[in-house]
Amino acid sequence: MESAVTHIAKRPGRPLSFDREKALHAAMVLFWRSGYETTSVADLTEAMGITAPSLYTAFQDKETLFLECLQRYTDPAGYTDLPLMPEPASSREAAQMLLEFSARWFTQANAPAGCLVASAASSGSSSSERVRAALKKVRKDSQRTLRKKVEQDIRSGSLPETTNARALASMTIAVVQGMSTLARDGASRSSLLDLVTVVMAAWPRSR
Amino acid sequence: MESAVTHIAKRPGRPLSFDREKALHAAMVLFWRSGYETTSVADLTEAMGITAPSLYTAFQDKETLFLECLQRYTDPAGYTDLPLMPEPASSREAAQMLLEFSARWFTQANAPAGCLVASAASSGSSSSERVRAALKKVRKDSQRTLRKKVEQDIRSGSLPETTNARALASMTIAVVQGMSTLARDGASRSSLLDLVTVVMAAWPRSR
DNA sequence: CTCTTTCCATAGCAACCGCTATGTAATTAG
DNA sequence: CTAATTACATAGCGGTTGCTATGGAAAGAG
Repeated sequence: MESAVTHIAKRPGRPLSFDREKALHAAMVLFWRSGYETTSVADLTEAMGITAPSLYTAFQDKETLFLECLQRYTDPAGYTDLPLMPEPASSREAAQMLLEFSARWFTQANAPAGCLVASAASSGSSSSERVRAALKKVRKDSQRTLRKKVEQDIRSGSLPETTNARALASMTIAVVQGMSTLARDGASRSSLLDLVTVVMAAWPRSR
Repeated sequence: MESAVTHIAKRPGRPLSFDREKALHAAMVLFWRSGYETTSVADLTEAMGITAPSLYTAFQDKETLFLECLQRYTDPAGYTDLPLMPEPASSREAAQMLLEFSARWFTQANAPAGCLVASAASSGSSSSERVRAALKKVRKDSQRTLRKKVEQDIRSGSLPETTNARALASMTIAVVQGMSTLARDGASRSSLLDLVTVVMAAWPRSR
């Protein structure tokens, strides 16, 4: 029996005539720059280099396409040159890493300024409710993750009992969201990194 | 000669059959909640209780209407119950006042959650470029005002020479913008005020 | 009153919205 | 090969977009 190493179960029928990953990436970049409702399917098909029926065949519809773009956005390991965040030793370190990574992420050379999660649907009509809920979930999850890390440090005694974990986490996420706006307004990477230095003074040091 | 105290120079022709201020306020609230591009003229006319030709007669077009709504939004003295910000003694106090006012402003009972300036056009198509520029200007102006206050405190010696005025101001504005997102995501007034308490630790105390 | 000015109501413009029906091309299964 | 399956290209669907032409109504000026 011959082993087919790279065998991808071929379905019957005509295969896609374009690179699905590349098209998805192009769509993500467009949503990132111009938002969800404010990007039309015509804009998408042009950027992706395909026609409307191809888009609907490969990605179902505009909403589903966006949700897949969001998934790609939140897992950049496959397409970014930026060094990703290593495992942090403390919640304070986690916050600093998140803030510094965000400062760099929002000011990349070959990507729109700012954050897709922050800017793609900060408001909108009822037709984008599902999309806004998905973005909200991403924000809430990152906030909860950070809060849990703080609570862990409190339990282990490296942060004082009086620490307000919830406020510390939400403050940090607020800064991340706010940095996206600053980046969109043209802030440089170094100015955002300076901002991070300043805000880290609000984080208590481990004991 | 009899004095006409409340005489508003009446132009010839049929007067407006609706309250222009009330209609403007309704439009502002709608833009506040649903964004600029993502609110249609049909949505506006319904909320304002007028027809499309009346809207265009009284407010020129959608873009001009939004810009007038923005003007109203940034000068809430005429329509809010919230206590406005008094003259601050120091830049630190100014930042704290701005942050606490924002926390309350973004969580009002009879208004959409969050900030119109932050959320109405965080991204969009080329058709909203002017609007986005106007919103950006509001953000930049508030940032510059705060930075100048910090620089004044540095010159007067109440803040150390090493203070990074630019980073301190941009950090504070970032928190304001970020709090808007948190409020839109359902954050309570008290949680935002806790956040403010935490972030003020990043502000150096006056000497 | 008449004349002029302005607003309102109806109706509808061209352009674009997200999406799809139809017919044909390209591929696999047998 | 034929049959089955899927994608592509063209064309266009019904609905909505921002906006306005048209004609009549309501006001001030004389």
